[in-house]
This record gives sequence, C-alpha cells and structure tokens, in this order.
Amino acid sequence: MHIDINSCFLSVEAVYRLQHGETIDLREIPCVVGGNEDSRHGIVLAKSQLAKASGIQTGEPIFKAKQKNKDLVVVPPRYPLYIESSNAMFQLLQEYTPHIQRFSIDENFLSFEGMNNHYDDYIKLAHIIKDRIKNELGFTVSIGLSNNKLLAKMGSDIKKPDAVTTLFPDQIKEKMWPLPVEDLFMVGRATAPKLRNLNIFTIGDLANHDLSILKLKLKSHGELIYRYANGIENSEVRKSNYINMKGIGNSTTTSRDITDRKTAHLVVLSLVESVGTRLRASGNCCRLVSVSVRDNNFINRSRQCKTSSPTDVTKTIANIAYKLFDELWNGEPLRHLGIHVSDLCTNEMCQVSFFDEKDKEKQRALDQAIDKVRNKYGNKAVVRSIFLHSGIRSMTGGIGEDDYPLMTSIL
DNA sequence: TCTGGGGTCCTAGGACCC
DNA sequence: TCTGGGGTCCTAGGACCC
Repeated sequence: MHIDINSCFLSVEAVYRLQHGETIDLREIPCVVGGNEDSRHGIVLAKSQLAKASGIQTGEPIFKAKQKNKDLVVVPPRYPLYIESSNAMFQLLQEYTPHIQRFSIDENFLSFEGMNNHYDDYIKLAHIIKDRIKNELGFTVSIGLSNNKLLAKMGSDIKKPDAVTTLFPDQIKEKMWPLPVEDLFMVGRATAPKLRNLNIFTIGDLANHDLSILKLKLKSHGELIYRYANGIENSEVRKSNYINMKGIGNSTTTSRDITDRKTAHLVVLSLVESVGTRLRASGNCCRLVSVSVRDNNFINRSRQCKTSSPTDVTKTIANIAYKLFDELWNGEPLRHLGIHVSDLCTNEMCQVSFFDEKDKEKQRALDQAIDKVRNKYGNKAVVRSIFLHSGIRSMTGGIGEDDYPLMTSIL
C-alpha cells in the first residue's frame, strides 16, 4: 500500500484552523500555503483544489499564483504542525503492520508480506485505514494497492482525494498506459521533452518503445523509466534509518544578497552548526564536505573536498567550509548558501590521523556538551558570541523544532 | 516583492596508478 | 611523421523525488 496525504500542508493547516475556531475551511476556497516573499522564500508549498483549478502549481512563485487568481488566500507554513500530523498518521498505520517505509512527510509505503493470516481483504483494509485517518486526524488520504512499490505509488495518484485504487500488473494497460508520460515516477521536466522528441507522449508509448534507443538517448535513466512504465520494480519496503543515510545538508536563501566575505562566513558557520549537530545526532562522521552557492542570477556552483580523516567536529567542518567558500566565491552577490557533508561512517570508532588537530578529542567533548545543553534547553541556549548583534541566526537550516522524518527520493 | 529546502543517484572529465 | 589500455578516485554539475 502507498498512502499519500492529499495536499498535506494545506489540509493539515485547514484542519488545525477549524479545530481552533475558524469557520472557513481552507480546502474549500482558492488557497495556498506559501513561504514569506519578503525574505525571498515566496513559493507555493501546497494548494487547494480551487487554487489548482486556476492553474496554480506547487513550487511556483506566490506572485505568479496571485496573478492567476485575484482572490487567492495565502497562509504561512507551520512545519512543526505538519510533522506532528505526519507522526500521528505513522502511529496509526503501525497498528496494521510493522513494515512501514516513511517516504516523505506525507507518504508511507506499507508491506503486508507474510500477513495473509491476519487480513483476507486488502481493499477493505485500505478503506478502513483511509476512513480512520479521516475521522481521527481530520484529513483525507489516497491509497494505492499493488504488488510492488512503484505500482502502489502510481495507483494512489490515479484517484484523489479520499480514494482507494488498485493498480495490479493486469491493470497497467488499462489504468496506467493512457496517462501522460510525465505522470510516471522519475519522469521530470528534463526527461519529458526528450521523450516527446522520440514521439513518446503516454506511459504506454514509453512501455512499448525500443529499449536500446532509450538506453542510447537516456543512459541508465532510460532503462529505469522503461521498466517503471512496464510496472517492473522490486525494491523492498525498508525502514528509514540513520544507518543507510548518505549525507546531511542544510542550505538557506538569505533575505538579502550577500556581498561581503565576513557575512558569508557567518552564514556558513550558522549552517555548519546545524549540519554538525545533525551529523553527531546521527552517530556519524563525514569524510567529505561541500559548499554550494547560488548567485543573484540563479547560477549554482559548488566546491567539495575530502577531509584528512573522518570528523564530526563543528570547528573542523567550519574551517574546511571557509576554505572551500573562499576558493569558490569570486565576489558576485549571493542569494543562497549551502553546506553538505557526505561519505559518512560511524563515529563509534574513528580513525585517527597524524594530521588531526591535536585537540580533536577536546573539541568533540565540547561539541557533545553543547549538544546536550541545546537538546535540553533549546538551540539558543548556547550561542557563539560572534553571532550576537550580527543579524544572522546562530543555527540555520531545518524547518522546525524537530528534524524532518527521514525521507528519500528513491524507491 | 521572482524563483525553498531536504534528500539520492548518475555522468563526464581529469589525475593518477601500473 | 607520436603518444596504449586497464583501473580507481576525485570533483563538479545536473536529474529526479517530496
């Protein structure tokens, strides 16, 4: 089963407001949840059906959405609230199977492999789950059923909102092949035009195309989407956890362009504080640090380097990040900065290098002590003095008090 | 008042090894 | 009348997902 909350942020926002005395249901007016335009975060994060009917799309700038519908209501996001709802749904789902993969804040895969003694009618079960979520949590979901994750996911997309849809292999031809090819998972805005050039317009066209031509034009991605179009996919429903996490990153669009090195370094440090804290919380060290920038012409550039030995020390990561930033920046005004650490390994045993800072263990102890205090009293309980009166937050990144539930973009 | 932030994976080119 | 062919590792950039 693939379970997807319909217009997650907007639905949760609507339910919360109704519960707190508001009389208007945001789901029944043209409405979007959108970021703050003054701080240059002004994009559509979720939309109501009536907003969708005006042609408004997720990810587009708020000002464009307003042009499409003069009566559009824009409400700001409250991420901690959406995470709470996501957790509440996850808790409910756990009553039905232990095999759940949280795929994103609003999507879950449920496996019932080996549980046929418990359930005899899975369509009935899907309806029970769907109705319980609606009654107990207040928002609607769409559920797709099949014998692999790809088909279940494609199935949940076919009918929305508040629906259960099966998409078994013998239903592919009738239910999936007529759909436009860009509806297929992993066919995005770069792949769709390439497929149109090959006269591929529907998922069925793709499924029946010559595989060797697809491989020639689209490399391994061509083979992947060919298999998906034919419903071939066999990945496991796997619990998300820190062990198979590949990297940790935080990035931010600043409310005004950055034009001086000092401010840039402060933002870098603020991002490293978040990344470092999350890295240590995950029980990992990293061996690769990368810095990315976006200039005011929206050109992205990045620079990365290996660390001399695995590290989870904020100060060490920050020093590497400063160096990378200085090599990367040629003085153009910047609107966006990002820090990413990867090539992770467990921090239980750390290979020591001759070239490590001699106070590495002291630094690690310091970080752990600060983490503990921040955990108990909040992130602002310990702040580097360099941030005081700087106008820059001491920790940047993340979307709320808690971490996002782990998610991934691959099946 | 123009354009977010969290991820994973793939590819191409170059350095370096024997 | 010029410079191979295996391999691995590193780096930068881009595709895709929600």
